[in-house]
Amino acid sequence: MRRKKTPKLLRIPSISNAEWAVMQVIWSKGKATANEVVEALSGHMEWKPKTIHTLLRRLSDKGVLSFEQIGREYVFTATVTGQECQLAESRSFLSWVFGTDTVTPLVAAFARQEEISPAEIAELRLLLDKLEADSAS
Amino acid sequence: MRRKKTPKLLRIPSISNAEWAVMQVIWSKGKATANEVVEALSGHMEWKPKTIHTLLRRLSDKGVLSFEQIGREYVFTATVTGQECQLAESRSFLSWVFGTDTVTPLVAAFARQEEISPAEIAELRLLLDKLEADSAS
DNA sequence: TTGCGATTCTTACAAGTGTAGGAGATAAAT
DNA sequence: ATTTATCTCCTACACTTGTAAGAATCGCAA
Repeated sequence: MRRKKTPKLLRIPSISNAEWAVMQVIWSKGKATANEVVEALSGHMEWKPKTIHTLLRRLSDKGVLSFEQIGREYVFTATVTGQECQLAESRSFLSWVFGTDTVTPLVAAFARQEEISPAEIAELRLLLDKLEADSAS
Repeated sequence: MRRKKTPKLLRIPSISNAEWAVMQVIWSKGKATANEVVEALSGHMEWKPKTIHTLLRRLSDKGVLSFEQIGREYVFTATVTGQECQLAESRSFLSWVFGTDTVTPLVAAFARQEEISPAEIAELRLLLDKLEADSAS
C-alpha cells in the first residue's frame, strides 16, 4: 500500500518563466552542457546564447542547478526534480489565483469554458479511477 | 444547447501576484473604494494603505480596473471578470510549467503525490459527468 | 609557446514588482 | 473663510526578470 510521500518542505526557490524553459531541457536530458542547452532551445526560442548562459548562471546561483567542470566546460544537472517544481509552482499558482490548494477550481474553470475535450474527459476519469483504486488498496 | 463561448481573445494584461489580491476583493465586492479594499485586505495581508493605493493605480493603468469619482473618492470596478482572468492565467501557467494547454498534466501531478482527497475525487467526477452531459445534449 | 577559438565571468540596462513616503488637492467642520 | 482631515497624485528605491555585450581565461593546434 502506497503511503503519502514525505511532505518534504524543502524550499524550492522560485523559477522564473524564462528559466523554466532552461530547466525543462536539463530535466529532459538529465544533464547537459551550456551548449547543449543552447542547442536544444535554438529553434523554438529565439534567445542568444549569452541569454541562456545568464539563465544557467542564475539557476545555479539559486541552487536548483549544480555543475561540474569537465575540461573547460560545465556540465549542469538539476538538484530538484521537475515534478517537485511543477507541484510547488502549481500549489502556489492555485493559491494565488484561485485561493485554494486543490485542483478542482481550475478544472471547473476550464470546464465552464468547455475547454475540455471528450478525450481529455476520458483521460481524467482514468486518472481518478486509478487514484481511487490506489487509495482503496 | 450550449455553444462554445466566443473565443474572445481580448488581451488581458498580466496581473501580478500582489495585484491579484486586490482584484479578488474588487471581484468579490463588485465595486469598492480604495478604503474598502484596504479594509478588506487588512488582517490577512500586512500591507500599508499606500501600497494598496499603488496597486489600485497600476491596475487602473493596465486597464483592468476603471473608476468613477464619487465626491472625493474613487470607486473602482473591474473591466474584466475574475473567470476570464483565471482562465487566462491558468492557460499561460499550464503552458510554461507543463508545456500543455490542458489541465490533465496538472491533475496527474497532484495525483502522483496523492494530493487529491476522496471527496475531491468525487467532486471532479461530478464535474466530468456534467461536462459530458452538456456536450452530449 | 603563442595565438585562437571556445567557454565562462563580469557588467548592463530597461521594464515589472513589492513596498512604500511625501506633496498637493479638496471636502467637511468650525 | 480657514483649518483640518482625507484622498489622490507623483516620486522612490531595491530586487527580479528578460535580454544581452564585452572581458577574461583556458586548453588545443601549429
